[in-house]
This record gives sequence, structure tokens and C-alpha cells, in this order.
Amino acid sequence: MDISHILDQLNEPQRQAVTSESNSVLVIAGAGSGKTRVLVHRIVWAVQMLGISPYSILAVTFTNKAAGEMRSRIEEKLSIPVKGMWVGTFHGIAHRLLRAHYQQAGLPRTFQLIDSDDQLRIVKRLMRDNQIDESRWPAKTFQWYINGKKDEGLRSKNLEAYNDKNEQQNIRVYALYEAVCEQNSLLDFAELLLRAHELFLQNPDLLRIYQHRFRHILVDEFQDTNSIQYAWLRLLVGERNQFFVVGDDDQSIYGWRGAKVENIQRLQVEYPGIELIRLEQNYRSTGNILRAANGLIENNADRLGKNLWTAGEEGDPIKFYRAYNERDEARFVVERIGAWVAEGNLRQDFAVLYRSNAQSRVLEEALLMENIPYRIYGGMRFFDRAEIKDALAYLRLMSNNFDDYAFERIVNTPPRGIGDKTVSVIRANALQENISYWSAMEIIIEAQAIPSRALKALSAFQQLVSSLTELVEQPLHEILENTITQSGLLEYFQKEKGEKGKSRVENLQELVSAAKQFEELDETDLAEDPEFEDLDTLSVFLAYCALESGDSQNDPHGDNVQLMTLHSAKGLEFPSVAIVGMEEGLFPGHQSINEPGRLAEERRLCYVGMTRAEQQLFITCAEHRRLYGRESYPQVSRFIREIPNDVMVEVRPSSAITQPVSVTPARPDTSSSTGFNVGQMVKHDKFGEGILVAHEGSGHHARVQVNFNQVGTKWLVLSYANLTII
DNA sequence: CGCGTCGTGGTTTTT
DNA sequence: CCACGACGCG
Repeated sequence: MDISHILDQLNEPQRQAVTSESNSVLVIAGAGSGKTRVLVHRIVWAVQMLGISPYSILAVTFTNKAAGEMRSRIEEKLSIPVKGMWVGTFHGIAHRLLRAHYQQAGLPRTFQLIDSDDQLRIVKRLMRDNQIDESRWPAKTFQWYINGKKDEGLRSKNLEAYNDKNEQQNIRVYALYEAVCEQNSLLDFAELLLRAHELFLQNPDLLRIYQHRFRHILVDEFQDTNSIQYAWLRLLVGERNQFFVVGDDDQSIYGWRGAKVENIQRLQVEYPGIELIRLEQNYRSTGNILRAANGLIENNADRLGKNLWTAGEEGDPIKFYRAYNERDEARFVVERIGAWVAEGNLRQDFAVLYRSNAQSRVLEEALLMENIPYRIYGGMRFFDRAEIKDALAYLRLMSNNFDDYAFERIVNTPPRGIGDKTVSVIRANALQENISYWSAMEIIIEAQAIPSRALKALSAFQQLVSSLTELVEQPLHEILENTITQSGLLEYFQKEKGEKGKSRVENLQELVSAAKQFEELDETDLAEDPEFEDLDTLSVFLAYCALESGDSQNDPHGDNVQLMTLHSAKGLEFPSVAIVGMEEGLFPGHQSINEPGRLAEERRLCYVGMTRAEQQLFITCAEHRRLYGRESYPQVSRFIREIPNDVMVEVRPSSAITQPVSVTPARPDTSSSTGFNVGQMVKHDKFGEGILVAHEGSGHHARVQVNFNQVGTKWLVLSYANLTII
């Protein structure tokens, strides 16, 4: 068989990585260096050239999107569907293992998954039940604590508070939370990983089976692994399996949620023979962009070291703009987008990246003003939407009457006259008798223990759920359709006025079609394996919904400018990129400035942002920013100064003047031929008095920006405005 | 039960 | 500044 085509499209280090026969390989893959390509080709190589069975391959990624992309690219290359190969996320694979071996994992067959929203609800309710003051200890901090410990592989019983009052409380809540989850057979995301790890630890025979099966283990984005994921991988790799890891220490930006870059270093210690391969040739960005990014990231200590280069062009220098304020900054970006489009480019090829979501607002306003369509990434995901979770809660309750959290969510959603009073009676009864809410409800109805009005409403609810439960044999989408209509959810949201109600109705309808798609998709992770055969469709679908938060939002719908945080830009690329808000305190954020570790992560985030750009990169900051209603005069971000001088120029509004960025940033020339200077107090006939904060252009078109005491900031054309200096 | 007011707090996000 | 959650009223 001619397999040369597998290697033809690869450069030397890529080829080396694909064909390496070392037992463990660590590929340090810089941004845009063809990381996914290497993973895909290695698998294809193994199957086609080495005759390795797909059955013995396990490929792990972090996101469903990455897993899906890898799978489809492999199948495309092999031109046959790959049976038996496991490609998935850590969570998806852990889930699959737990479903297949639920007894050994100490779980009931029908265990359910919960997302972080459900998790928070549980913590909140548990706090109420145990008289823990939510205003003193916000539920979120406990949630954070619990997940953090689970990511470290620690259960409450492994923790010791000593004399720390705070820690005692943390551990107490953690233990209570564990008990609740145990009782309701609920597993949160971190629990999946922890359980999967324990499953192997406590069942050596089972571990051996899987070690024997997965002779080839590949991991993507290794710098994002947390402690428990790494521990789980180590078990599976064992003494002799092939371990192929791809990552980039410079792109580790998730330390704050438990990812350990150190795992890359550990790898080299714990797998002494590991072959280190660097992919440094970049196929994405211009030479200038790469030099800027390289220069920046060199300021980080403890790097494995890597220098991106390109065989392509130098390209334009990076354009740095110091705006007078955040609105001027937005105006500048919009202007560049205008120019980009005027040159015949697509809006969707221009991305604006910011550190925090709050920054999108000014940009949106500016884009709206110019009628430029845009799209914001991130935010609510499909399966996180309230209306979707409501509908799914009905399914949960149908699938498992003992799911108190589903019960609580929908007992009065849509409103059907079951108030707090009634619910607290149910809750009290359930707590006292140690039974589920559902059973408590049945007893209360039986005993007619509540006022007749409430009783009537409650029996109607009971009958509703019971009659829905009878539909369980029907096709999934019909169950859903019946659920949203008979429950009254659809009607309820139809009555809700405005865009909101409309989109909720649409989402519910989309859920029905998602269910339809799910039925057709028999090659789902779960359905593929015989272990799941005895599980009802409903449970499988619910698990799917929990694990697949629905990044269908990611498909670009129409030609829109793309707005997103730097974090969500990871893994993406755009011909033209603007990074805004490059100011000390914002980026790097004030929380990070005095902690070297966190500062380094901010710098990596900046590196990630810069390396998204293919041709053009703009970086902006504002000298004056209104944030949270407060005024601030931030310093230019240190990251700006870390970018080498010769690859970046500072640009001024509406003028052709460009100059190298001065190392000690000086205020741009504030005087002009117009006779007005920034900082002067001026008076306008209509708007009253204000301070001049910016000016641009000259002659007849000269404009100034004035911050008026009464009406806020405005741009005025000098020749019309009739301003007087006061 | 739904709507209004007051008060508070406010990186980053996937599974 | 503004969004969201906790309360109180009709």
C-alpha cells in the first residue's frame, strides 16, 4: 500500500513526531504549528502503516469540538469509519467507563450527571437546610472549593482542617455535598474524573483490561490537564503503553481552574525516556506577529523554550493605538474594521479580543452605530439556558422520580399555583422521613395534608408527570414535544412578551430537533458500545445534554465581526485581530500584578491572543477608562513594552504619522493647529461646559471630543460646534 | 405570583 | 455603571 501521502504534507519535526517509535513522546507544539494535524496523521500512520488496530487507540482532548474535529479528520483520511477507537474528552471517556462498570464504581445503573448550575443549587439548598449563612459564606466559594479539591483528587475524608475555622466549614460543606450527591446518585463534572480514577485504583483487574486494550494513548492540549486527569492517564499508560502527548506550555491559560502546566515538567521526570519534539514552524502568522509574540513570551521564566518562525512574509508591523478613552478605542477598532471591509475582506475575518466580557459593551455600541454586524462568542450555551434546563428537568424527573433537584426546579415551572408554602411542606416531610420529594408529595396528596387549592394544583402536577412518564416508550423527540406542550412550558414562554420569550420558544423547538438528531445519530459515544444497551434512551440523552453543552453556537452565522474574550479565542485564528484594553490593571488584571505565577499566565494569555492573528494585528489601550462607573487613568500594559520595538508602530487617529513605540511612553502631542488643547475647559451653546479630552484631524474636518458636565462625552466638528475656551 | 425597589459586587470557561 | 439577587408589596 502506498502510504507516502501520509507524510508528504508534513515538515521534518512533524514527520518525526508522526513516525516516532519512542515509547513516550512529548510534542511541544507552538501556536499554529499543525498540532491537530500531527495527532491525526500519527493515528492514520499507526493504523495504515503499522497495522495497529483502532481498537487499541485512545485519544483524549478537552472539548467536544476538538474531539469531533479529530474524529472526523481521521475518518476522512482513513476513508472508513473508525470502529472501536476511543476519541473523546476526559469527561466523556470517564463517563463511558462509569456507565460500563457502574457496579464496580459503586454507582446505581441510573446515575445522573449534573452541571455546575445544578451543583450550585445543591450547595445553596444544603446550606439552607443546615443553617449556613449565605451572606457570610457565598455558595459559590464552596462550589469553588469542592471542585478544586476534586481536581486534586481529594475527597472530604482526605482533608484536615486543623484549627482553621474557615477550612472546617469548607470541609463540612464538602462532606454534606458528597452525601447529597451520593443519596441522589448525582455526579458533577469533577466527580466523573475522580470516580474514573478510583474505579481503576480500586479494581486492578479492570485497570489491567484497559491497559491491555489501549496500547496507544494520545493526549491533546496536555498543558491543560489537572492533577486528577494526569493521575488517571498515568494509571492507564502503566508500564508499557505508548504515550503520545501534545501541548504547549506557553498556551496554558487555565491554571485558575486547576490546570497544571507543571504536568509537562512532571512528564519528563516520570517518563525519563520521553522523546521531546518541538514544532516551531508556524503556518499561521506573519513574521512580525511571531517576533512580537516570541519577544513577549520570553519574559516568562520556566519555559520549555520555543521560538516560532515562519517561511512566509514579514507582513505589516503591529499597530499600536493609545486611545484617549474607551470610546475612542472602540471608534478606532471600528474604523479599522471599516478599512478592512473596504479593502474587500470579510467581516468574519476580523476578530476583536478583550480580557473581560464587560469590555464588549463599548465595542458593541460603536459597531451598532456604524451598522456593522457582529457576533459575540461565549455567554450562555444552549443546554445552559433556563428554558432548556426546565424541559430537561421534566425528563429527569420522568427518568428518575427521586431526583429532588429536578422536582424542585419544575414543580412550579411554569407557575401552576404551587407556592413556596407547599414546597416547604414537601421538603420538610421528605427530610423528616428521609424520602424523596416525589414520595413526600404522594403521601401529602394521599393524606390531603394541605389546603385544597394547593392540593388540587399538586395532584395536577403529579398526574402531569405520571402521564408523561407513560410516554417513555415513544421516540425521544415525541416525548420532548409532549413534555414541552403538556407541561405548559411552551405556552408559558409564548405568552412572555418581547424578544426573550420568542427566543425561548425557539430554543425549546430546537431542543425537539436536537432530540430528533440525537435519535438519528446512532454512532454517539454512548450508543456505540454494547455496555450502554440496557440504558434507556432518556438517560443516555440526558447524559449527552450534560456533557455536550452545545457549542453549535460556534458556527459562524453570516458575515459578522467576531467579538470574544482572549480565553475563548484559544484554538481559533483570524486574518485580522485587534486586542483591546492593554492596560495595567485590566490586562494584566489587577489581581495578577503582584503574583508572579498569575502574571505569567496573563502573559501567556496575551501570547495566545497575539498568535491568533494571521496577517494584521492591532493592539490598543485607553489613557482614560470608565469601568464600574469609576474613572481611571491606567498605565500602558507592561506587555506593550515587552514587545520588541522594531515590529510595532504606534498609530495616531486619522493621520499618516507612524513612529516607533517609545520605551518610556510619552503622551502624544496634545496641541494642534486648531487652537484647542486636550485638557482645556470649553463651552458649547447647547451642551454647556466640559473638558476637551481628544481631538483628531485638521482644518475643516478637525474634530474634538469633549466630556460635558451635563451630557457626557461627544465628538464635535470644530467648524460647526462653535466652542469657546473658558 | 409577579412586579418593583434596594443593595451589592463585578476576570477568565469547559466539562 | 449596570446586572443580578434579595426582599416587600399589591
